[in-house]
Amino acid sequence: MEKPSRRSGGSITVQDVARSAGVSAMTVSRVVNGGANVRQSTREAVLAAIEQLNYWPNTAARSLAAGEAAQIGLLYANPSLAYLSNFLIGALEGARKVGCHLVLEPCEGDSAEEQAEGARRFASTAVQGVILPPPLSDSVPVRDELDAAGTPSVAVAVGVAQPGRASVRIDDRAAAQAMTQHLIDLGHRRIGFVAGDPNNGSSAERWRGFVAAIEAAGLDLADMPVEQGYFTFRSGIDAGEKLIDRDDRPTAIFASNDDMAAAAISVAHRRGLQVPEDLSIVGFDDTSLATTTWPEITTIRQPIAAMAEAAVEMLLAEIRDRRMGQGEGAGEDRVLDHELIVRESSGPAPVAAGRPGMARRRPAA
Amino acid sequence: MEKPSRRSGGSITVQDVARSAGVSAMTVSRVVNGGANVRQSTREAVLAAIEQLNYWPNTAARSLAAGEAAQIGLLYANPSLAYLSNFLIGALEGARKVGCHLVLEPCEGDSAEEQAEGARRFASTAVQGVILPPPLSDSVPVRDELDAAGTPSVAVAVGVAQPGRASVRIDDRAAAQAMTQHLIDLGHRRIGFVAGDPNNGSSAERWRGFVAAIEAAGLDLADMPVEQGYFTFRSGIDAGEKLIDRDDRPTAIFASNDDMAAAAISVAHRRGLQVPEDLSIVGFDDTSLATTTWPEITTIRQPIAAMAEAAVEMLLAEIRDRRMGQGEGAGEDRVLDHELIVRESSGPAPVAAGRPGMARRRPAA
DNA sequence: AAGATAGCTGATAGCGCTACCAAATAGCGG
DNA sequence: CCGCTATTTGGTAGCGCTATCAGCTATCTT
Repeated sequence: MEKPSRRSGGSITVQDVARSAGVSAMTVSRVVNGGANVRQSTREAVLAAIEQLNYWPNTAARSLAAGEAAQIGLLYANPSLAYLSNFLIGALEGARKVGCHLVLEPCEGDSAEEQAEGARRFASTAVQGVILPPPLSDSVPVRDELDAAGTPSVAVAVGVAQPGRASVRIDDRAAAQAMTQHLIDLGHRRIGFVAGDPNNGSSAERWRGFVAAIEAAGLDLADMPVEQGYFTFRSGIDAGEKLIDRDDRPTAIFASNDDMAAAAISVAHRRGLQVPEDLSIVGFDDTSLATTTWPEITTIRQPIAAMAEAAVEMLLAEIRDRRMGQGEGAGEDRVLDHELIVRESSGPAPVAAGRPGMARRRPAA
Repeated sequence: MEKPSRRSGGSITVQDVARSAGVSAMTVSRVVNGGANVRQSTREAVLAAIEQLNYWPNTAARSLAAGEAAQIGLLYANPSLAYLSNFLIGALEGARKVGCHLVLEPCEGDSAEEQAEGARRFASTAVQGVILPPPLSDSVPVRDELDAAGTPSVAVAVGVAQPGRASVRIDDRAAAQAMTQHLIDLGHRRIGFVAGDPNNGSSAERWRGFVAAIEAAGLDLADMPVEQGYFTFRSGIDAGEKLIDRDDRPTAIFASNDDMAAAAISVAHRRGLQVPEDLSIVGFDDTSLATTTWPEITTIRQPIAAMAEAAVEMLLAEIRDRRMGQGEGAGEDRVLDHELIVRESSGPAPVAAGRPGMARRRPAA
C-alpha cells in the first residue's frame, strides 16, 4: 500500500526516479548535479528514468539540503533601460527555471576603480556567481576582481570568446557580414561604415564582418569611407555629417548600432536627403529606438532575453560543477542566433549608377 | 555540549528563537506567519526574541515544508521599457527578500478579451498571486478574471484605492497640486493643462490636484486652458499646439506626463519660444525622457522600484494570511512619497504681467 | 596471490520549517 | 467546584534533497 505524501500533490521525487532506475536516491542526485564518479551505464539508466518520469528537482529542497542560498548577482552599468528590461526578463526566467535568486547591483561610473568596486560588492554579499551584461562584460577591472575572489562569471554579448571565461553572445562578425551583404544585394557599391566604441569587443567584430562581406563581393575596401563612432547618438551625428558631406557620398551607411544609425538619419534629413531613396542607413541591435524613428531602421536583432537566460543557466551549471569538485569548467562559449530585420531605412541603391554620390550632391548652402 | 550544525554556517533558526523565547518552534512559526490563535503576551515574547536574535526565516525551508512553490506573477503590457526596468528592479528585490520567485507574463493588446486572456494564463500556472503595474492596474477585465479565479492581486500606481483590492500608489492628487503650486509660486497666473488618458485613474487625480491648487490660490479655473491628451508623445503634440497657438497663450503648461511635456517643448521650440523664459513646461513621472530632452523637465518622481517592492511584500502577506485561514485581507492601500524634481523647464513667469500671453504674442506667420 | 589503490554506490542523518493532531490551559454556566 | 467547550501550545513526522562516510567492486602493485 502506497502512503501518499501528506502534502504537496504527489510530484515525482528523487525516490521515484531512484526506484525506477534501480539505484539509490544519492546516485540520482549525483547524476542530476554534475555527476562526479558515476559509471556511464548507471548514468544513462538514471537519465532515462528522469526523462521517462519527467522529473524536475525541487529547488527549495535542493537549496535547503545544500545549505546554500543559491543567489546569483547581476552587475549592471547604465545600459539603455530598454536593454536592461529585456535582459532582466530573460534572466528572471532563467533564475526561475534553475531555482535561484537574482541579486541586482548597479555599478556607477566608468573608471576602473569604480568598476572594481562594483564587483567587490558582490564578494561581500553571498552570491555564488555573477552575470555581466554589456558594457561590463568587457571590463577588465571587473573581471580581475571577480577572478581574484574566485567568483565564477558569465559575460554576455562580448565580441569574441575570452579564454577561460564563460560567455554568451551572437556572432557579431557574421551578423555584420550579413547586413553588409544585404546592402550589396540592394546594389550598393559605396558603403560608409560608422565604427563602434573601440574599447568594446563587439565593435571590432562588426568591422571584421563588414570587411569580410566587402572582400567576398570583390569590392575595394578603399572605396568605403569609414568614421569612428562611440555607440552614442552624439558620436553618430559627427560621423554621419562627415560621411554625408563628402563629395563622393556613399549610397548606404552601416552604423555599428541603432543610436548612431538614428543620428545619421537625422543628419540626412537635415541635409534634405530622403531615406532610403537617396541614402540607405542601417543599424545594429534592434533597440526600441529602431522603431521609434522614421523611417524605421533596418537592423540586427539580438535575442537579449534568451542570452540572459542562457547566461543564468550556464552560470549555475558552473557553480554546481565547482561545488562537486569538478574543477573549473572550460568556460563554455555559447553563440546564439541573430536575425536580420529589414525595415524601411534600407532600399535599392539610387539608379544614377557609377558615381551615385556625385550625381545628386546638394548645392553648397 | 552543542552540536554545531553540520553545514550552513550556523545561522539562527526557529529553534534558537523558540529556546530564547521559552516556547516551541511551532509557536514561533505561527507568530512569524500570520499568527492565528497566539496569546498576545506570547506573541510579544516571540517577537522580542526574533528582534534580539535578528532572526530571518529560511525561505527554502519554508517553501519546502509548506509544500508550495511560492511564485508570484507579474502581468505587464507595453509600458515604457524604462518603466518596466525600474519596476522589475524593485520587484526582484522584493521577491528576493520574501523568498519567492517572479513569473513574468506579457499581455498583448488593449482589448478586454486579450487582457482577460492574459490574466487567465496565470490561473493555469501555479502562481499564488499577481502584481499589476500600470496600465493593467486599472483594467477591469483583468481584475474580474483574477477575482473569479480567487487569485489575490495588488494594483500598482492606480489613481485611487479600489475597495477590497490591495494597491500601492503615490498621492497623484497631492503631487499634481504641489506641481501646480510650484508654477503659481513662480508667478504664473495662466496655466495650461494637458490631461492624461481618461481611462486611467491617475489622470483624474492629477486633474483634481491641479484644480485644487488653482482654487486654493484664489485663481479662476476658467482662465486655465485645458486640452485632452492620452499620455502619448503624439497626443502631446496636438494638445501643445492648441495651447501654444491660442491668442491668450498661457505662460506655463502642466502636462500630465513627461512624454506629453517633451512633445509640448518640441512644439514650443518650433514656434520659436524659449523654455522656460517664454513658457514654462512641466511633466509628471520622471521617466528617462525627462532628462534626455533639452531643457531637462521639471517633473514629479514616483518611487517606481519601491512601489514594486512594496507590492510584492504586500501580496505575499496576503497570500500567507489566506493560507492561515485569516480570510481576505482588507485590501491595504499603501501610499508612498513622491518628490517634486525641479529642473530647467520651469522658471519665473515672463515679466510682462497682467496679460502675459497677449503681451508678446508672436506675429501671425 | 595478498594487499593497496582508486572508482563507484548506498545507508544514514539531517537542512529549517510547517502540517497535523494531541495535550494543556483558560473560560464559563450550572 | 465540576464538567464542558474554546483557545492556545507542544510533540512528532516529515517536505525533497544532499553531505558524509562506510562499504563494495574493479584495477593495480609488489
